[in-house]
Amino acid sequence: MTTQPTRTIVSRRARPAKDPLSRELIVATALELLQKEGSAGLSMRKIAKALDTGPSSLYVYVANMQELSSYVLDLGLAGIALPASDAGSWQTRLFDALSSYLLALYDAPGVAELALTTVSVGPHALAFTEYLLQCLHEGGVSSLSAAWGVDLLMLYATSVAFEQSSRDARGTTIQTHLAAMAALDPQQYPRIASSHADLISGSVDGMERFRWGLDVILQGIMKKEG
Amino acid sequence: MTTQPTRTIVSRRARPAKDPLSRELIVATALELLQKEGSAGLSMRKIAKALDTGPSSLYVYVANMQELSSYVLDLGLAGIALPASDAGSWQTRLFDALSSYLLALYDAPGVAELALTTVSVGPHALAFTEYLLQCLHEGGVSSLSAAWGVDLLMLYATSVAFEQSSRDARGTTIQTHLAAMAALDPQQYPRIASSHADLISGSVDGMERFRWGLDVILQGIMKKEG
DNA sequence: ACCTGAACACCGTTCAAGT
DNA sequence: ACCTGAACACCGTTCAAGT
Repeated sequence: MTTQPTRTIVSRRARPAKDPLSRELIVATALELLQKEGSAGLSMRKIAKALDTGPSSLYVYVANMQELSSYVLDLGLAGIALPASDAGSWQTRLFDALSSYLLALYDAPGVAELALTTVSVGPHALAFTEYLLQCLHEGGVSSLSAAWGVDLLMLYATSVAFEQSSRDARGTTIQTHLAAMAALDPQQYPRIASSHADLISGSVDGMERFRWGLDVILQGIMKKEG
Repeated sequence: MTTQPTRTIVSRRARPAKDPLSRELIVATALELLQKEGSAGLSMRKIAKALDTGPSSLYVYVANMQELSSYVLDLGLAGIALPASDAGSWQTRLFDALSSYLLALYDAPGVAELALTTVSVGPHALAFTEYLLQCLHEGGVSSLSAAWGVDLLMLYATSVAFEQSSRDARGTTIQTHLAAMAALDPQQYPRIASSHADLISGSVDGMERFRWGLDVILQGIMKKEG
C-alpha cells in the first residue's frame, strides 16, 4: 500500500521532466508562441497547452490577459542593446538605442503590435525609457519636453516596426494599399497622386525613412527648446 | 392552402419594418455598437444580432472582420470638419484639421484603437489625407517629406486619442501607470523620477500637450526642408 | 441572388473540487 | 498552496441547404 517510487515517473509521461509552473515560465512560453505564430499565437489556452496544463492554471501567476501581455512585452524588449555612455554623442546614442529597439520589435512580429497597445513598467522597458531620457537630458532638453519627446520617439519607432511586421504577417497589406492609391482619380486627390508617384519612384529603404522621422522629431524638440 | 397576407406581417415580429441588409447598414450598425460598447462591441455576431439575423448573412456584403473594420473606421472619420481653404494660414488649417480628427476619435472610444491598427482607403480617410498633404504643399514641403510627415502627424494624433480613450475604457490604466512610476527607486531611474515629478507638478492639459507634439513635428519638417 | 442553421475550431475567465 | 475539469459566455468563418 506504500507509494511506489515508479509512480512519480509514470505520471510525468513522455515529457522532458515537466518544470513546475511559474510566472517566468509562462511569460517565456508566451513570447515563444508570439514569435512563432504572431499575435494569433498569444492566447491563454495555447500557452496552457504548450505547458501541458489547463488554462485555469495560469491564473495563479497572472491576473488576466492584459497583465500577461505587459510581461510578454517587457521580455520581448530584453534584447535591446543600450550603447555605453561614452559611445559617441548623445544624438548618436539616442539613435542607436532606438535602432536597437526597432530591431528587437522586428525580431518578433507580434511584439510590435503589443507595444502599440500596451504599456510595460517592467525592468527592460524602464531601463530603455531611462536611457532615452538621459540622452535628451544631456542634450539640454527640459524634463517635461524630454518626457513628451521620449513618448513621441518611442511611438514613432513602434509604429514603423508595426507597419513592417503587419506587412510580413498579413502578406500584402501594403501592396494592396499602394494599389488602391494608384487606382485613385488624380483629379480628385492630386496631392495623394503626386506623393504616391514620389513614393514609388524614390529609391528609399526603410532605414532611411526611419532616420528621417527621428531627425524630424529631434530637430523639432531642439528648436522648441532653443 | 394559399399564402395568407398576414403571414408576412407576423414574420416581421415587433421590429420597425426590418430594413434589407446592405453594406451601409452593416457598417453603420457596427459603428453604433463600437460607440456604445467600445472595441468589445465590434463583433460579427453582435452586429448580426443587432440586425436580427445570423452572422453568416454578413459575409455577403463584407469579406471578413478586417475589411469591415476598415469600413467602420472610415465612417467614424465622417465627422471630421476640414477648414475652408481661406480659413487662415496653412499651419492654422493643418492644426484645425488635426484637432477635428482628434475630436472625431474622442467621440467614439473604439475608433481610435481601430485607427491605430487599421488603414482605411475610404472617402473620408482619403479626403483627410489629401487635405493635410495640400497644407504641407502650400507650406513648400516636398511631396516625399509631405507623405512621411502626414503619416507622422496622423500617427501622433491617433495615439493621443487612443491614450485618452483607453484611459476612459479600462478605467484607471493611466492612474496605475503613474502609481508604478511614483513607486520606482529614484536612484535606479533618476530621469524617470524627475520627469515624473514634472508631469505631476505641471498644470498642463491634454490640448497643450497635443499642440506641443504637432509643433515639434511641424518645426522638424520645416527645418529639414529649409 | 440572397439568406439561414448548424457546425467547426477557437476565445478569456470562473469556480467548485481535488491533492 | 497549487492545480484541474468542467462550465459559461463568447469569438470568426464556412458551407450545405433553403427561398
